[in-house]
Amino acid sequence: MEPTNFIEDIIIEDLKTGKHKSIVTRFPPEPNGYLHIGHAKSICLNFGLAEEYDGVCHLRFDDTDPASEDPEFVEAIKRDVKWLGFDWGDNLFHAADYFEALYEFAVELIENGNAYVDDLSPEEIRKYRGSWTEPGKNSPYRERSIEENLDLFKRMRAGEFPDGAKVLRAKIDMGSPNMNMRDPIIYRIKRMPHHRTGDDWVIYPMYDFAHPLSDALEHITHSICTLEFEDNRPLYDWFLENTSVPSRPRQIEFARLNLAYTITSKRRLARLVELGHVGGWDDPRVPTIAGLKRRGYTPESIRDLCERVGVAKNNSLVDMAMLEHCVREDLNKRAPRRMAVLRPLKVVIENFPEDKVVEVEAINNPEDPSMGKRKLPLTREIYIEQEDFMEDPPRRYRRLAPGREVRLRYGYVIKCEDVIKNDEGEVVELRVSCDFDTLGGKTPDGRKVRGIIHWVSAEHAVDAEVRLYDRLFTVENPAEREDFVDYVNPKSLEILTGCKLEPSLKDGALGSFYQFERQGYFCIDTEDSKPDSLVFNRTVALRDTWAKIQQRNG
RNA sequence: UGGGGGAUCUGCUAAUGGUAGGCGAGAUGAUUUUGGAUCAUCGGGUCCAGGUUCGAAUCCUGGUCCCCCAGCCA
Repeated sequence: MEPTNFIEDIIIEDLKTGKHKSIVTRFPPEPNGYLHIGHAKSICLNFGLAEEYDGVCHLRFDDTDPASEDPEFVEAIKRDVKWLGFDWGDNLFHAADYFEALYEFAVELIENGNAYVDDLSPEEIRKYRGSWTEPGKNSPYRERSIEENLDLFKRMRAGEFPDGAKVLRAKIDMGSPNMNMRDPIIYRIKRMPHHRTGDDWVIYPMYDFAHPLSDALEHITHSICTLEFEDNRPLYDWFLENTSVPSRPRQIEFARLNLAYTITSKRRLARLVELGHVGGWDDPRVPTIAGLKRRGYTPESIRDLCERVGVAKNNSLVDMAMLEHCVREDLNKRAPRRMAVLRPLKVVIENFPEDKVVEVEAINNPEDPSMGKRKLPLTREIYIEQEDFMEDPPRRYRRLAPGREVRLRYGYVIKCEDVIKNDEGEVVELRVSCDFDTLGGKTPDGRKVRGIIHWVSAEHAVDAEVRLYDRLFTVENPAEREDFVDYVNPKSLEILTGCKLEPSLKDGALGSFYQFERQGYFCIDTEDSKPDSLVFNRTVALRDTWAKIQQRNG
């Protein structure tokens, strides 16, 4: 049996003792930005738990602050959750849909003497709050009568006071060692149209108040959030205890996902986008779900990652290698293999007749015979990868060098006879000879040819732009730096033009993924690729043990 | 400084008083028409100090280190 995490243990126990007959979880994003890989963990957790334990998971937009929210984001979020493979069915909600009910709960709090209208300014409120070492002071308005509070709150709603003039606060304990309990603000006046309720409201509830009550209204059983809300839990419970809610959800906190060399914070991501360090929320370098999707990551690989990293309460920084392993494993099974030369070097096979075209047979995916085979045209002039030739090769180099042999993948063995250079001394062309007895992997005389390189027929090649990506930041944990934007990797994007692809790649659909043999996994860019100007993104390079050996030696 | 959390291989995570295990990364070898994939093998850990116990990663005591909280953000 799969090991369970501590949240599952709680659920199993609650189901066993009959505390709950079935579970209801929720994923509650604020529509103020795009979802990222950290949210993916939460989505997988909440929806995954619902699937596993035969419950349901709601998608609820936590839209209590019109200042930062935008309907563009709600659509993007819905798209991303769906893309990840989850379905909320009819359970799509907005905290804004509960504004009237929430208002009533606030009135109830006032009626029970548990909330009051405060006239203190924001600065005064901050001062009165005290500090970690000093208790706060009661507001002079704390002891207003219930009637006065009711009247004032009603007039706050009616728009009689300017923004910021008054707030509604819970009356708890200004001396509490937990800052959250020092009479937290539960309503503020903000004249700002809301993306769902328009101009209906000039007062908006705060998260701490709206969240537990929304959970209760939806009969959420397990309200799962991240660690930084641990201190808010007593307040979460306080609101449930002091209002007549229809159910009693339980808040459980887990550690958010952090990935090395990137950021998983909506606010910071938003800044990168605003500052123009990346092309947008779906820039393939950015760990948003939209970015990962555009980069070529599959939903399966992201879900796999979330499963592998597990759920616990330790702050952790997950190695990018884990994510990369997940995509490679998925794409290895599913991606059709193709030939693509990224940095072309022209090669003329001197004993190959001018007009001859040999159609060689190539396997589409050695991991999956059902994907079939295809024909590749081989002609006198071909392109190979520049790095597959070295004039003065190091030890153990298995590719082409003057006088050396190499096999063309699925083709013949060729031998480098001559090297042609330009005036700068750069190698611009190779003249080679071909051994026509070596098709099909054979060498009739039994000689060993270790190197195998990929190639594309010059005459048949399709040109393309290929975008290579590197880590977005130069430091492992940019979020902990004073200003993370100082560490954006200037080399995070490398654009290659004039890449030579095998002809079958011309008709690929947007978003389709391939393995370029010996290179990595690539997908057709959904935004910029056009039939006559193809653009590919490199999702992830293949593991490269040769590069590793070289790095070790040099 | 008050409060709330957390510490297990190099990274992530199991073991719920009874053999410290898995995955990733790394190394080595086999195999291979991708220096890919696959397979096999190896190395490597309980924050520290005491205590309870036949037995402690787990329970107790005392330390150390790390994270979070003083928005009319969520």
